[in-house]
Amino acid sequence: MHMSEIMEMLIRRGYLWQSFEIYGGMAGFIDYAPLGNNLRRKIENIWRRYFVINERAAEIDTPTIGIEEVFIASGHATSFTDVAIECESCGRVYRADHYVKEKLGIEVDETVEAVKEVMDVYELKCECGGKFKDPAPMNLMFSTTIGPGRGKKGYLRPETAQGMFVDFKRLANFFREKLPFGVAQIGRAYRNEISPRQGVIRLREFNQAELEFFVHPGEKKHPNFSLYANDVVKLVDKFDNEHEISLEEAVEKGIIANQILAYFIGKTRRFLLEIGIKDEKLRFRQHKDDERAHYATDCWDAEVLTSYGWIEIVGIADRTDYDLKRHSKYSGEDLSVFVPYDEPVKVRKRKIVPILSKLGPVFRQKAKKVAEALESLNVESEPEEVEVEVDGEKIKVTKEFFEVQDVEEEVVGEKVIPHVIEPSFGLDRITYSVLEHSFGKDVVDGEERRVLRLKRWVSPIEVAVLPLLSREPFESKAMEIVHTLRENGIFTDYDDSGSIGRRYRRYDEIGTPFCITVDHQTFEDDTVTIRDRDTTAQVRVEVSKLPEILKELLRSERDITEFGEVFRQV
RNA sequence: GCGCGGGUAGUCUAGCGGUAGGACAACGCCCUUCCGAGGCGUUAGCCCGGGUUCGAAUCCCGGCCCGCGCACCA
Repeated sequence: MHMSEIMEMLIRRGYLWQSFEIYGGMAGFIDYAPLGNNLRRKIENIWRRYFVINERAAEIDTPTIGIEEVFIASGHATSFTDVAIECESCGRVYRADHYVKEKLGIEVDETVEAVKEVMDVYELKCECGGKFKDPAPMNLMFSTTIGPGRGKKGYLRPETAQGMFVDFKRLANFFREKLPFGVAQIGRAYRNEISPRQGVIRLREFNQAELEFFVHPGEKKHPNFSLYANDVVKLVDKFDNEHEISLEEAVEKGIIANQILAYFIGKTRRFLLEIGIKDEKLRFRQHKDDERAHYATDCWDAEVLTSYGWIEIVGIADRTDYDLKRHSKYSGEDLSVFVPYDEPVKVRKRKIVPILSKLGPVFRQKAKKVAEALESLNVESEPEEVEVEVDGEKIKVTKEFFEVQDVEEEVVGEKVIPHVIEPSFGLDRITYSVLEHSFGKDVVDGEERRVLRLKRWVSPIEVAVLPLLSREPFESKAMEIVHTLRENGIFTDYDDSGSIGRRYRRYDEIGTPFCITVDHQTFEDDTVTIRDRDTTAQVRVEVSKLPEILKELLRSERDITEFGEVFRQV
């Protein structure tokens, strides 16, 4: 079995494990081991701070199972189902539409029937010369049954986004019908990948953090854009042109379509840097026209360089009003918000005013509907006769039943279906990338050392307390400090096994930024040493000040030598 | 899904038809005033299922997993 050095360490030290391992495992599923789970939680919390707390946004949690209607409306039931054709002799499987286009130059609908027809007419053969079996659908969504017996068809959600679109009416109301607002969700999503591979890079069950930011279609801006306007980012546009450019300039030059996309690119970059992604291994790449999802008009991926090459870890898409329109159409609900104008607009209108006293006797019970139909007509001149449709019946109405009036109406606003900008984060890939970008080696005292240089604030174990000697009174004193630090909310570990040097290396390898050592001097003046993972330098501080100093160190990148007398400098 | 290569303690590895050996790690005890020290001891393994054989980790078939290539990746 081949395994990269980093994966070997992650498994051995308790970051990630293969799921169902004792039963032989199953590709596409991983377990977050204790350290990996803690790391991902910390990354999620930082994400929350960026994309929920610091936006006009709220986080919700909706079911991971969705009913069929949702995915018919979203388009996943069709566009997530590729029609596949399989060769009888060589066994190769192709996406039917791709293969037909490549071989015959024909655009074929992605339905089994359409593909079958084309295959029959052109007697389509496999590259190997073999015959194809009948085309069959290949759905990337896991399906399930809700309720007993035949039940109701459901799917495991392929993205968390739909739960937020489905709740739009309630959400718009929650935000008092005022744009813009954002809705976030962190949770599991599922795709029945054909061949999941490359460790955590392609999973069948994965973790997403998504923000749906609803904006007025005419105002694709963000009030806080100035925060990131001068940030210089690496961009690869859809023509493969590379730019190293400020976001402001990228918007001005039209490389990024609008300000709000640029805003989220900037924010995403800051977030990724904060959790430990390396700037020089980060770029934003625009989707090519034939690459975008069925719902997006523009999309920029954050990509990071790892041992698997450049991999996508975030997608920032302009989904426009696609989803809300579709759900509106399929559910029959009005999913617009009312946007008042800054000032009411006076509109002169020529309209038909029905004369109910005349309509009533003639049209009887239909009179009311006829009147409503008349009112909704647009007229320019003064017609002798108009035609309206009531319950599918066409009715001619002559001018004795209505008047044409010129009226001036005050319009205070309009109904708008918001557009949505969606930054969507793949947490598993992000967590893995952070680990890979933090993994390093150096030489300490002439020996190679493996060290995980995680940012202090994402490290799963923040502090390790170590008795210099594994005997009393060192052990009791160390345990006492452990309890104090834990009470202060610091993730603290205790270790008295082996020699002190071995323990330092252990904590270096899993990325613990600080080790506290209880030594002989501790019993003379109640001081201990703090050792820094990256420099291996140590400073001596009073035990009573430990919680305060460690909390400051863990939320900043300050040097430990600011906090005490240097005890041992390597 | 197809093809090629692989799967032996936690990790790495030897064995390749005759009852599995080592290194490191882990755990316990001893020793140790600061960067994978030493001594003694302990735990722990042939991916799963079938076949061939007197006998299978070893040969054959199927499955699962891992790596690579093709295909797929809303």
